Amino acid sequence: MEQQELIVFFKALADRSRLRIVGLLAHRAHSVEELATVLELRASTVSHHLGKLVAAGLVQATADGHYHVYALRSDELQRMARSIAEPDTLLDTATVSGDPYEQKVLGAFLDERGRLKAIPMKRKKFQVILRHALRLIEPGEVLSERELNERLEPLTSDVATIRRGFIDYGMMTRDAAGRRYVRS
Amino acid sequence: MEQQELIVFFKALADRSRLRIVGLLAHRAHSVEELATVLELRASTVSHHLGKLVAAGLVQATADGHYHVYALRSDELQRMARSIAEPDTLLDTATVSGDPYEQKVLGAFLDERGRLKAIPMKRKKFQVILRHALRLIEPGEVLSERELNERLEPLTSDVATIRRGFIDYGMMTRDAAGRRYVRS
DNA sequence: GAAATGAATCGATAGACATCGAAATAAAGA
DNA sequence: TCTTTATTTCGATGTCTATCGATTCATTTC
Repeated sequence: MEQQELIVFFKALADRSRLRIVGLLAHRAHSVEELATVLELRASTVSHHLGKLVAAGLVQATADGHYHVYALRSDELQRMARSIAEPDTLLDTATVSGDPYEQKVLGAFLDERGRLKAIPMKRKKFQVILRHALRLIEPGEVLSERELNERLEPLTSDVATIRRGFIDYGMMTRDAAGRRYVRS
Repeated sequence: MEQQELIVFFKALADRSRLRIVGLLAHRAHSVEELATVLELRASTVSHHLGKLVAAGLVQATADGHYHVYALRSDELQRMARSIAEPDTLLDTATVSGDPYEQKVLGAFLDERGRLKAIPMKRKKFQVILRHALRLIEPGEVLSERELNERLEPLTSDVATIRRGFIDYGMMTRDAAGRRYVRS
């Protein structure tokens, strides 16, 4: 599930009027005017809300005569609710690597505060740590050595090893003068 | 105030930054500064977001030495997700509000999660709170003092004042032995 | 105690959004 | 076709809120 989809979903339900609409539609399908009467809102306002609920996939409109009948899509609601409970869904919202091996390595070498407990000896595990550290720097970002050190300090006091690793594995490059670091 | 709790929950997650925070916390607990670095936001902004997530009950803060470590409360998230899928939950969101004065008082003395912020000094307002609290007990229900305390705990830690209020205003009575409470 | 550091609070601001009324669209009946 | 009725779209407006910088608060370290 895409992050944007989740935001649209939550935004759709993060409003008192729309929650009440959903509640009414959970009971039975309604027309715009019916809803406007019960909620004591203008039809234009209700239409606006229904548009958001439709965009979120929570509500379905069928043109019946010259009424538009809006109905709740309970299936979509269930699907969303189940998806939220799923741990993986939330992990993705941070665009955190979901690779199980990487998770395992990070869990082994980071303490509760996210600081490095040790530098892995195995190259493969070291690379996992480097990729983790690299997330502290934006793609294309240019930093002096001191700025880079400051950025890495929250992760470990041994910033030199990380810096060297970035260069060795091509994750960062030094500029011509060798004074500044660029994230590849 | 079930509806209000839902709105706070959805609002809390209806924001890109907060979704990303939740995603990061789903991975592991973070400090404010860590989050600020990764998200490229100011610490004050992150603090603001964390406040909303805490208010929604989704995140928990523990002061660990010099740092404040924020962790995701997956249990609460699961509970909410399950509640959303429940058909009754949505039906309730449509219930029309009661007396406007009572709404006003409740809005003033309950926080976002429906807990008492303070005990009103004015008798009339106190009675509004009592009537609200009384909804936690079924008519005719009989409870021991301990059971009654447990029932009121979600509302406030000062259960004694509420208990006394129930008796004073005849909303509940004690049985002959004075050991059990009966809702009138 | 003083200095340093992480976090919360405050005040300001720009952008988002709920709501309204008016105008436009669509569809039904005269 | 003209009117009526249900809905949508549009423009305006007031409120809410995400974000920032500056300040304040709390805790650790010197």
